[in-house]
Amino acid sequence: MEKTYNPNSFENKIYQNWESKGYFNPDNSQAATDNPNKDKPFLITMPPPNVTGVLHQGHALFASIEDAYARWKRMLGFKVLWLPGTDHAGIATQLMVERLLESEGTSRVKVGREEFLKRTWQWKEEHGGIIQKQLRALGSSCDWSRERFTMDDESNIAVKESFLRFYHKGLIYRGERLVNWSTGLDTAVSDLEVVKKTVNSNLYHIRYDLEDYSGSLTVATTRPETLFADTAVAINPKDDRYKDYEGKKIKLPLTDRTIPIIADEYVDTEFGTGALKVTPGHDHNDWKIGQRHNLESLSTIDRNGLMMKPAGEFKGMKVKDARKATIAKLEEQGLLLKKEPHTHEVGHCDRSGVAIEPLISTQWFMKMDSMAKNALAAAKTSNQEKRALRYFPEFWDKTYFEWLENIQDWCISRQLWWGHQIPAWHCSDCLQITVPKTMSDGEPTKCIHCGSEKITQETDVLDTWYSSGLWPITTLGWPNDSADLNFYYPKTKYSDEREPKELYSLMETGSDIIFFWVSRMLMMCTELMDGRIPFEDVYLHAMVRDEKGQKMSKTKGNVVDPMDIINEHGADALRLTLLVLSGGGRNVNFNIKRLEGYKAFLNKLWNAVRFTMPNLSDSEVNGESGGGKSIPYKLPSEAELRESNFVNRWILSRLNETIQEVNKYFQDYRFDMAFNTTYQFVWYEFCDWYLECFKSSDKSKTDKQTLAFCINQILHLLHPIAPFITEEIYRALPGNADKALMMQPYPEEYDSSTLGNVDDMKTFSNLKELVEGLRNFRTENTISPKKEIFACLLKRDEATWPMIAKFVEPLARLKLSLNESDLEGKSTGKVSTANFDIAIPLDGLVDFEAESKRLNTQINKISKELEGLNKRLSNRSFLERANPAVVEKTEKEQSKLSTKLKSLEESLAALKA
RNA sequence: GGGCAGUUAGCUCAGUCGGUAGAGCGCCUCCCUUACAAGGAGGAUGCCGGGGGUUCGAAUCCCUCACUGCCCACCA
Repeated sequence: MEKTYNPNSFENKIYQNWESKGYFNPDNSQAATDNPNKDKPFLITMPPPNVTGVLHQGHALFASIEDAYARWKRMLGFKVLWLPGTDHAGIATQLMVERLLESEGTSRVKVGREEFLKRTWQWKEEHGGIIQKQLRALGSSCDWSRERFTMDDESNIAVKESFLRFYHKGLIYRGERLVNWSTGLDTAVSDLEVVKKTVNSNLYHIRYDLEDYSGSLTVATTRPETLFADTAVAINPKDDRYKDYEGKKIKLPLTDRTIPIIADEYVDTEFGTGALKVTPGHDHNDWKIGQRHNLESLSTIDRNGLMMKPAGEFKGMKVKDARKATIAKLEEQGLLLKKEPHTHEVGHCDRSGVAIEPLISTQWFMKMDSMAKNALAAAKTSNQEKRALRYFPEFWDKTYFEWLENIQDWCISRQLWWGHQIPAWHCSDCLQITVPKTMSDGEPTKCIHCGSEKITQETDVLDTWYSSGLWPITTLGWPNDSADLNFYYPKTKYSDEREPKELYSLMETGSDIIFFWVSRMLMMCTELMDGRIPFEDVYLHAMVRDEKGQKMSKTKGNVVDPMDIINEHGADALRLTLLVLSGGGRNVNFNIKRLEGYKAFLNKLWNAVRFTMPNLSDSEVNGESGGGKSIPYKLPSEAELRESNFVNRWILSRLNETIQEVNKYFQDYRFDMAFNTTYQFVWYEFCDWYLECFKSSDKSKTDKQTLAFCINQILHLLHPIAPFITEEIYRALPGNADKALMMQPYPEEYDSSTLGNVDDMKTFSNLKELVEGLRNFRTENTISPKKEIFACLLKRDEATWPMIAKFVEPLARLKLSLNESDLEGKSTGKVSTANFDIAIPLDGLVDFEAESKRLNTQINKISKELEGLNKRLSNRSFLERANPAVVEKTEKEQSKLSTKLKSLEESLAALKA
């Protein structure tokens, strides 16, 4: 082994080996026949990154989490299918190719649909594949042999088939509705793709005169230019001011139309003037009012954002200009009564940034209510403990419920070219639509209504999220009755009860796409799979931000490229950091300092093994002499352990506790805790104490076997979160050259009946306390660490001393070579614990002042603690009401501290004398 | 307007049956002791956001306020 940990020298090599051996493919599972989990499925469908994307910290985070979990489950014996793939990312990809064409001096429209698609595929071939390489660099153990793309042939089949089924079930329909139109993208978008932005605008008060000029109403609006499509003015029925207006006709300014005055509860009497112009053709609320009152819907803005015929002389103007012109005209006619600054939220296109123009358009929609009901039921059962679908962190289910309970139909058609073209055919003879019952015989050639052959396929494509919504089933081969679908797709129905631990599938993704993706998968897949939900646990991680909690963005210049980190520090350090910081689903404020700390830990581990190595080559440990089969790295027998020293029993029982905790934390998706627990154990117990003790041990067979067992178990424990270094070290261990750690069973709690009994634990803490006291004495008196101290043991616990004696001297660098008589007439310092007193002659070692200061500091500290304990123990209520175990613990602590205090005070007195 | 998170050491964050607060980095002192200076030994640092309540005891449970971040939303 090299002297220092150098991840670059082996990470690639290790990954290539794993992949070439086929370890990622669950068909090659190596679980032992007696493993209780053998042949049980476990499915993680990877959230598909954009096919032409490059790895960012968000990807690195999901890959770290999913890989850690997949590796843990795999080592537990499950057949783990972690299925990778990429997404065609409709709008995003189309925009990139459009930009490319623009740079060539042409455009999408100029080259035409066919050529455009050709160029897009070409773009995909050229720019795809990068992210797969990067996911490999992170150590992702996903099954590349099953990799998929949302627009590959199988996905095409699945998307079409699902569309036909949804359509014929009445879950997909076509209709004229008010939709969110993005003039920036020239397509309709769904509600989720509209983001609200705060806009400083004006509220215009406009006078509308009654038809008979017997009075007028003043409406307040931010969009005067839409008045050309007004079809009513609404007032609140409870508004006394306008009681007499309801049912009357009112003149629409700048036009020759008259429109009715209606009463609707929606109108807020407090806002504006309490009179609302109703434009069902260009406003979502007005659309709803229109539905309630059977109002006509007019359009005055077209798909290019230009004014239409109803706008009269403003026809052809851009909306923005038309607004100015309308205001000017109103002002001219004396109808503009007031203009006041107004700040409000306006919907903008998430992708292109332009203001969304609500307008009436014929689109395809998916009916959501019935599917939402089932998706809701999956997470909301009468017995919440056994709900089929669980969110982690749990608070996400509230968000999920909230959305599903208020769900609107989903506009799934897009006027784009890059995507899945909708499998519906328009007949130019009878104008009806043909959606075939099946497409197994190919595309339809005749209209099913009139038989005409003049049919053409719908040009709209489906929202990218439509194919994403089917991803868990398309990747398994649906609609075919494939082996993977049968084996890996969860059996749990939305209406089932499930034991939380009976888990065979996980969805892990960013919390920002809980609606876009998670909810839709649940609805669509559950519908198509006879009520079986696509995954049972959903773990949602937060966004990766910089160390100040700011979003990473190029303009801020705070972007951290995970590939840079991997190149400089290795994938394991990055994984550890992301896993720890994302613990419990919290925000991930990436901090390079944390990463450096965790990398230091990996170096520590590396060196611990380097030290261990020579002690593992002993044939007594790794093989019986005489050529018998060796059983390395196994737990020493009960008898062997009982005969050996307490340090072995102590470390083994601490290891056992660590194993239990780590498994529990994995189960709860607490990767941070799983790692921290191991970190603390490895560094502060295994390295700092166990290895130091080992150096002074007899290095007996049992001693060495204990060491070997611990090292081996530690590597196993850490493998899911730091796969590269653990695999590299594992293979370097004697006898492991052609083994693979990733395919070994995960550590499980072992029978500890003869291990860490209470006495061993106590003996160890005695040792630790004494050594620490002596080290403290040395430092406080500024005695060089090099200088050996000669001392005398005054008081000792007879039962414990023989066990710890040989460790105390080397660990504290002192010699207990003096007798009590040697101390006579000399000033001595004293190190005391509850069970031991050690006297150290001070001549030539320390100045008395320093020693008296040290003693005083300790006395003060202990007195203070003792004071607190005394106070509690003299409180009758505490004694009466507190848990007896707590009282007992407090009493013990009190007596321990008293003894120590007394001893320190004696020392101080002796020093003064 | 509604909801969800968060507020703990100088910085980034743990703290899952309430028992008197921890880690990493940074800081101070000493040490290149043959696994590790990416290390070792020792040390300093906290009105656990404010206020109120429950309790023998609260960072932890309840109420309330403040601030930060995010999500949803139909006041034109």
